Amino acid sequence: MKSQDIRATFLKFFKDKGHLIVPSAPMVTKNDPTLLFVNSGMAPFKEYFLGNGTPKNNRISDSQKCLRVSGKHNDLEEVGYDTYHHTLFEMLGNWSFGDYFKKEGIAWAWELLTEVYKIDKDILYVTVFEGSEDADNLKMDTEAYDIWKQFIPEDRILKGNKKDNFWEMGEQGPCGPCSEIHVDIRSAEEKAKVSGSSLINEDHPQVVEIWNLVFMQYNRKANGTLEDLPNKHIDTGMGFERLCMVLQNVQSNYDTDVFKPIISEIATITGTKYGIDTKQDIAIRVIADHLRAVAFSIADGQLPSNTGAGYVIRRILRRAIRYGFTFLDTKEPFIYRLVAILSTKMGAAFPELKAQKQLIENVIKEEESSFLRTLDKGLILLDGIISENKTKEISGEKVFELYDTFGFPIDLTALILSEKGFTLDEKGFQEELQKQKNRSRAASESSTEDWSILVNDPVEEFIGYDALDADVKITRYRKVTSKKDGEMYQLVFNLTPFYPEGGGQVGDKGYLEDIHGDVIYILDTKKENNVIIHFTKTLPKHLNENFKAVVDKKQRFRTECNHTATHLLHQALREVLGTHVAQKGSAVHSKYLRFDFSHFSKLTLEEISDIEHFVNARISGKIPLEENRNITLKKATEEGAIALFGEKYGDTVRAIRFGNSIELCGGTHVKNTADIWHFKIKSESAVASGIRRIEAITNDAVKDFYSENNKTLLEIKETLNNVKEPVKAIKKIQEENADLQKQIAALLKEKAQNLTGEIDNQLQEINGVQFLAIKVDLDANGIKDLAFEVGKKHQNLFLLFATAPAKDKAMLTCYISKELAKERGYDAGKVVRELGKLIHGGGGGQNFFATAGGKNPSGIAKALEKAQDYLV
RNA sequence: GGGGUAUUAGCUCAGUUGGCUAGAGCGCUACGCUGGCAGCGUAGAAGUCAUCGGUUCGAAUCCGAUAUACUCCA
Repeated sequence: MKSQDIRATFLKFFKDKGHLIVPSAPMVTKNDPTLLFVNSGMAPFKEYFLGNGTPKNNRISDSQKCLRVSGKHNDLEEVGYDTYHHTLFEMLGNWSFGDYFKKEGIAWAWELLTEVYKIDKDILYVTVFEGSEDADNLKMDTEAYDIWKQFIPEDRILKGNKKDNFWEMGEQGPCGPCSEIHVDIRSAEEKAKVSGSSLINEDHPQVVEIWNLVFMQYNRKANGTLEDLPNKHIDTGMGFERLCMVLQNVQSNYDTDVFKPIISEIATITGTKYGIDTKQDIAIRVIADHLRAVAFSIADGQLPSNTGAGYVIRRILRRAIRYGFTFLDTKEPFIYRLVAILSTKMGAAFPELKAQKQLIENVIKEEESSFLRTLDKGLILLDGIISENKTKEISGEKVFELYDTFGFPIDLTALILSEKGFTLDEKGFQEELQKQKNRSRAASESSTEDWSILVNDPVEEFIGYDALDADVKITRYRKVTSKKDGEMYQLVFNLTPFYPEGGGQVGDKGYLEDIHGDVIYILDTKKENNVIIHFTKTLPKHLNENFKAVVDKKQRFRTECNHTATHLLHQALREVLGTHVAQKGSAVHSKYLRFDFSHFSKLTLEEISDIEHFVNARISGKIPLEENRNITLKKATEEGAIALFGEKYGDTVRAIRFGNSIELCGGTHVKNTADIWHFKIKSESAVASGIRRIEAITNDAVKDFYSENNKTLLEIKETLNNVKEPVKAIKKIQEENADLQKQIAALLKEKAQNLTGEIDNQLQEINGVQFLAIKVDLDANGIKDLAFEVGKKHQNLFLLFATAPAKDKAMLTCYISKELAKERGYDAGKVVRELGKLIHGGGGGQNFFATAGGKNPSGIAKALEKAQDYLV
């Protein structure tokens, strides 16, 4: 059975059981601060389990793309070594939200595996939760055990501990016991030698878990205790790649048709063969796996970067490059060339791969080149370290510096060192790494308390599209403590006019006022698992009373100007540059807006000005806002709205229209484009290969910008005695200035030559040395020039110059011919240090040239007098 | 979010306890030599040493802040 059919069969099976089939949610999470990526099939449905929303159907099924880079088995550094763990994988899942529970969950899983997929019953094992004797004191899941008994002999029902058979979403939240289904695909001979049941959960590559059925029945509170959930849920997840391995009768996920085409392409490009050399095989698996993770992520709009989710993607890609570099001898970018085969093979199930093939290739290629440069640089640094090192062991500190500051991977360092007969202090390195981790952890430490419920009102209504203030009640609140912000409170209302950060638009600020006139400021508004949360520094005194919630109108209005301008900018870009332009991110603040988009080259000044004109034409066109809060996604796209990759949309969406600009958008906008007043692009730059960024301002910010510019211009004009053409005048001044500088240089040279002559005449020979100590009227540079000018003519000079540039400033300069200083052991530095005391100062320099400064010009005479003492 | 490193000529970079009159290679300009492929020689132009502030007689160098880039950790 082909992988595509395996996926389709799964979905059809659950569709027939009354499930709604939904497409995979984007892999990058936007609505959950505790998670960077979707790491399991249930993550996109978290808000339903938390009771913050109602699903469209109480039975849902899908195939979800997931990314895991850490966890029980999925340490990034281990992927590729075995044949059944991945960074990116598909999770087939079926869910019951308060509907069916263990009985159907188990029966259907069994039916699908054994009757539809026709997996031999004898190679299946299941596990159930055995209970725990710790603080939770949970009983064994006999309910699940009794159901399984009907399908499978009891000797293949194993009891598992809390680690394996009790599933938790995080430190808090819904959780419950689970039942895993394992498969043993070893040969009959091996089975005869070692029993399958003894290999369950023992990391055997052919005895693996394929499906986990989670029975959510508890809620874990912040204090660690469990309470029963009012509604019980089913959450299951089956590893798609492993299922393919079983159904295609192969021994490794990498031998399925999911990976095979990619692997053979890698072999072709690198001129290697899969299945011959263990190390090369690992490298090939690493690259095949990581390619998928990186390509899917870029398609979902998450580009490699140096923070957050983007950094995870960069790390994954760099790991692939490293393995290619070390084991497949690839010194040029090549991973980008694999995107073509990936998009051909998976483009049908995941159209975003096909649509964005070009961008994915560009971004990967650019990352590859830049990392290869990093490696080159690191190799040079490492050479330097080796040649300077006195022993055969390189310290952990140095290796860590190479890794931490310059990004040179530790495994490459170790390899190169061992090739050259050096070792490295592994322990020291690990210590440095641990220190770094502790620093980061300490800085981001925070604790979150349980919600205190004041009013039971689970649905918080957003009224901010129509109102900027409202009478509200606080329904619940909690305290959050972090190192950075200290103690903060998060408040939830029964309804709110506050717009939460989202769609690039910043959250509203404002205040809460109670009937006694007490005011609490709302510093930010965010959305978390579908709940709008208001951040305050203090807790209101009278929590149970009514409050007036008021949004900061000025900030909101400025933000709306920028948001609407963003839409017009998007339209302008597609109009001026072409329809290949796609939004890759935007930030809408009150003070400015930022818009990232795909485009292959730097914008010309004409293009920028065309874009500005386009937007400003629509502003002066006074186009009214047409808002449709409840239009089907299908109808909206038919009308010309563009859905973004990596965004999660419901069946009905909100469409925002200004003339021909139509966007699916949850943000707030001005009522008429005329409100924006004016649009001005402030900068255009690159953020990655194939991605450009525009920063722009509107309304008040533009007024400030022009008035600031105008002020500067007026000042310039005034300085130039109000000339009519300041540019011309400045150019003229510049020319004159250059001319004058040349003249001054010539004059100074002449002056120095004259002085040189004078000094020549005044030199006295003392003890075989041409000596002079004299006060001159030059600045520090002039004296320097003079000294070296005279120095060119004589071989045995000892000069001391003094000058008093100001009433309370004095300076001494000592010049001694190099050879003389060397032969006789004279030290100009010592001379000025000692004589410097006479002018109440100090100084130093080299043995042949030194300067000193001080505050007492009246000491100069004495210093000049004492100079010849050094010659004796 | 927290660290580290870097920012010097158009480009790539050197500049070792604060004082070598801020340098090299490539590129550029001029002149000369030269029968091609990165030919050679001589001369020259080009720097607010990222920005702002501090310490010091003196800062490219030390300290602080800001900006940008790279990098590691979360």
